[in-house]
Amino acid sequence: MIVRTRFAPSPTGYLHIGGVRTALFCWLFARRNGGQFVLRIDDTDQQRNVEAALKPILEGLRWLGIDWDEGPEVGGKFEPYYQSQRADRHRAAAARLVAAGQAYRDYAKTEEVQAEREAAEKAKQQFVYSRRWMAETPEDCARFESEGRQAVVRLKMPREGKLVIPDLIRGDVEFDWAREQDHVVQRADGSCLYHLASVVDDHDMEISHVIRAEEHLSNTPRQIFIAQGLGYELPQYAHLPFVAEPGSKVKLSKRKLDKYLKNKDFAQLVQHGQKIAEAVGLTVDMDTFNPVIVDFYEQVGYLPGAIVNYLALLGWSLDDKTEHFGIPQLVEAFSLERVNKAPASFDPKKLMAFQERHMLEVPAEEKVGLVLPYLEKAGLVPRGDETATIKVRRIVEAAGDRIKVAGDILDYADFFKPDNELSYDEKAFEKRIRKAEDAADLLKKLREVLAGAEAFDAASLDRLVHGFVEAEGINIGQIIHAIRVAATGKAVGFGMFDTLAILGKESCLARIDRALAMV
RNA sequence: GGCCCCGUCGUCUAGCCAGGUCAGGACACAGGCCUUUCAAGCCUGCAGCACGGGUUCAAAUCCCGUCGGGGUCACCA
Repeated sequence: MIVRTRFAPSPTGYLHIGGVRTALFCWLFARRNGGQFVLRIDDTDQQRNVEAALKPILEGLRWLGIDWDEGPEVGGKFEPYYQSQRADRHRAAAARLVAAGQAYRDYAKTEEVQAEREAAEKAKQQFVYSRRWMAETPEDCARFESEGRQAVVRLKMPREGKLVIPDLIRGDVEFDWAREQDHVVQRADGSCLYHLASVVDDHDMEISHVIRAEEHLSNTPRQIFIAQGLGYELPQYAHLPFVAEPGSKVKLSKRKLDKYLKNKDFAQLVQHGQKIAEAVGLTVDMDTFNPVIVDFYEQVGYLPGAIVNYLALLGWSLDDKTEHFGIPQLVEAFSLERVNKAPASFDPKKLMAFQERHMLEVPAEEKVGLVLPYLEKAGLVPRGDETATIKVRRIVEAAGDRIKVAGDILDYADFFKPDNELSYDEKAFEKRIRKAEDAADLLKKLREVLAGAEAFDAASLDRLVHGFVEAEGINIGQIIHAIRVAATGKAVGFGMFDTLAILGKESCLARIDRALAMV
């Protein structure tokens, strides 16, 4: 049997991190087993601008490297891949269900069923639809229609017996048919509901494994009933635990950002992203710029491989030690048997740890490519400027692992600012230059030493400054902090000699002069 | 509330099916080392089998119950 899995998002305009995890597991399973991964769009007739709402979803998946063998933009032998365009097949299936006696035309009004439901609730009894407006013969139909009623199609669900769903992750899950309702599968206007459509499409597209989030487990009995009524062979089911809120077991939701912001780590993740986004002129609309949505990570400069690695480990593990995976290794190692049952909460800190780990493996040259767009968008570097690229390369190398996400390059924005526009951190200036003993005098002397320097590379500067320190009989700490603040305006940064070398003699002197003038 | 799912350090997890080495790893946290700051790195530490009964020589592991958390109960997807 050929393994075929599918991810079926509805075009909401954004890609939810939990959705990605589901897509990833579907994709990994298909890839691992030499099968196919299908992307189907579960849109509805009501939805407008499907194309626009779909775009971020497709882009997000592609960015992460989750490619689909069939679906939007790539086509496939089971076209169309938009549920709304398959309505005819859904209607035909509904009709077959009715013809087979597995479903019936029901002329009840919504309020009438609702009244029955409420009555049962009031009596603290399980609601069972009376089927009072069920029409099983043409005569019934005619009679109800003469009353001006319209029919929906309801499933004629069994009212006794048990159903066992074999779930690849949860084992056998047992349900009582009697707990199920006569669910509506087709509206009076002929349009069909999700559960019917989904079952029909999965069958038509020859989906072998339905891998989806746990919230669908409770819906599975009715889907099985539909599939059996239609004479389909059942797919294998696997219900994934969902991705939960930080520090909780509640399903992660895009809408509860305010709540998550109270979580220290989550807030930090957002702030870090915001700082970068603002510097490059992105609108930080919380509706889209939100760590629950995948776009966030792309915009801030995370590595797709790091996101995938982290997400894969959220609910799946290979063994007791392996955590670092590239995508090919994940494909190689993935199995549904090792998927956890319990929900896993989203941990911003751990995500960042994976990001750092993956960033370590990016060669400097490649990193320059990742980082450059941020400097360009922030207006610090002109597009396609060769000289600037060389400088960026030197900064990237000197900064090393300090650049955790591509946008972190903006921490070094001061390297690109004109010397007279450099702003000084007031606290650092106070502590390291104004208050530090002899700092200003030493700085003045060192300035002259630097001015006379013949070579301005890091190694030469290292020798030069150490020579100066020795001659003055001081500790290097007594001068180096002062130079740092004078040259960069900040108290922290990467290696001092690298910093001076990258800045160049002219800038260094200009900045020191400026600092001295401010004492 | 009914039904279903789940329950190992703060978090992600290994171990459970085939009971038996101080319950292992990672992130985070704390302390230390290194060091011109920061970051990284290295070392050390802190911290968990939800609870209660069984079964057994022996239970995180098997059985029963309790509690807790979550999901789902639409003419939404």
